[in-house]
Amino acid sequence: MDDVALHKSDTKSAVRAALLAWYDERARTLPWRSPPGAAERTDPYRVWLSEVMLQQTTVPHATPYFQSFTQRWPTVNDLAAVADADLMAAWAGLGYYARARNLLACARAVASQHGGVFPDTEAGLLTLPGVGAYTAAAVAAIAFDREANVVDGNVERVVARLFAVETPVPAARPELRVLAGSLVEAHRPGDWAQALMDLGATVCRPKSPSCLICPISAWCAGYRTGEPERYPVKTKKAERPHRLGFAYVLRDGAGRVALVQRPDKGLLGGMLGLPTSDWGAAPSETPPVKADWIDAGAIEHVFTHFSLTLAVRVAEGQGDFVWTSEEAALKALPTVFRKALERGLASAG
DNA sequence: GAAACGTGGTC
DNA sequence: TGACCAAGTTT
Repeated sequence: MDDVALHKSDTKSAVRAALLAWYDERARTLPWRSPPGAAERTDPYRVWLSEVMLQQTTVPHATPYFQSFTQRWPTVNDLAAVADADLMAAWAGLGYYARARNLLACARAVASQHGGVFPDTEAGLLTLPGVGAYTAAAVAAIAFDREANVVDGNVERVVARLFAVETPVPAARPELRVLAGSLVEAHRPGDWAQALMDLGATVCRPKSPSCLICPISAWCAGYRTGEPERYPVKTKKAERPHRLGFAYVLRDGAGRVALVQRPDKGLLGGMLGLPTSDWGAAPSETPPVKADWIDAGAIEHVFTHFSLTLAVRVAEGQGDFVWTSEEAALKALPTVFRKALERGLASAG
């Protein structure tokens, strides 16, 4: 790796000073963030909640959820008291629903085992459900000013470019972590972590990075290669398979629709859903009740590891289901089923 | 280490 | 328009 320059401690200091100065001026204003250098530490509950919501999720997508959650549940104790179904409904549309189940488990653990106070060390945070290496480090640094090595996708990209790391990810992860750690110091650790992430999000972007306005391009080995966007080098991803399935919109004639509670484990775990067939190459029709099922067309949806065509069938009938008003269902369902329900309702008129 | 796990925006 | 991508964690 081409990191000779940064082995000098005065160079490391220069890079740190340049990026922190940039952050002092250019930090994004975000609902869960205190201004750079603020005397008041941000509420660990808000830091934790934002970090969980932001896992593999964009700021614009997570923001309204953060606003809604903190308004409805201002403290971790409030969140710990929420019924499972209410929490899952509030999370509907955000994706990666295991996060919501772990969020509740974590809130309850903090409330019951830690007196409503978040652990203030990385190791303590790491014991909590849904809190992995990144989130533990981020909360420790941002909420508790701990000297933690906060490594997310942004940091990996910035560091891969700064040091022109040729090893492809994901194999390069340990190496990138060590390099990121080489820049961490006890001075302003929370601001340092956020400065690195802001740089990655706004300047050192995955595509067309803005090297001309980058505060640390002078020390960037990737910039010197002339094609910084080549980093981090990646291995090819496997193709995404396609699956087919049927979804059934059963209505009771009084504005309610039949939903089912999905098992806690697996895809869309713990969420409400429409009754469906199996999903695969050639699924067979398996309607939940005998009825006069009408073809309502199909919807397309893309998951992380497969894409799906869901043929929608509509009928009127009865049965043992979670009967829910159409309005409430549209708000509580994960997106794939919301799309299928909308299709069914539009077709049925 | 690899695979499972959502969604919406971008180019 | 399809592939890529976003503040990862769990199994």
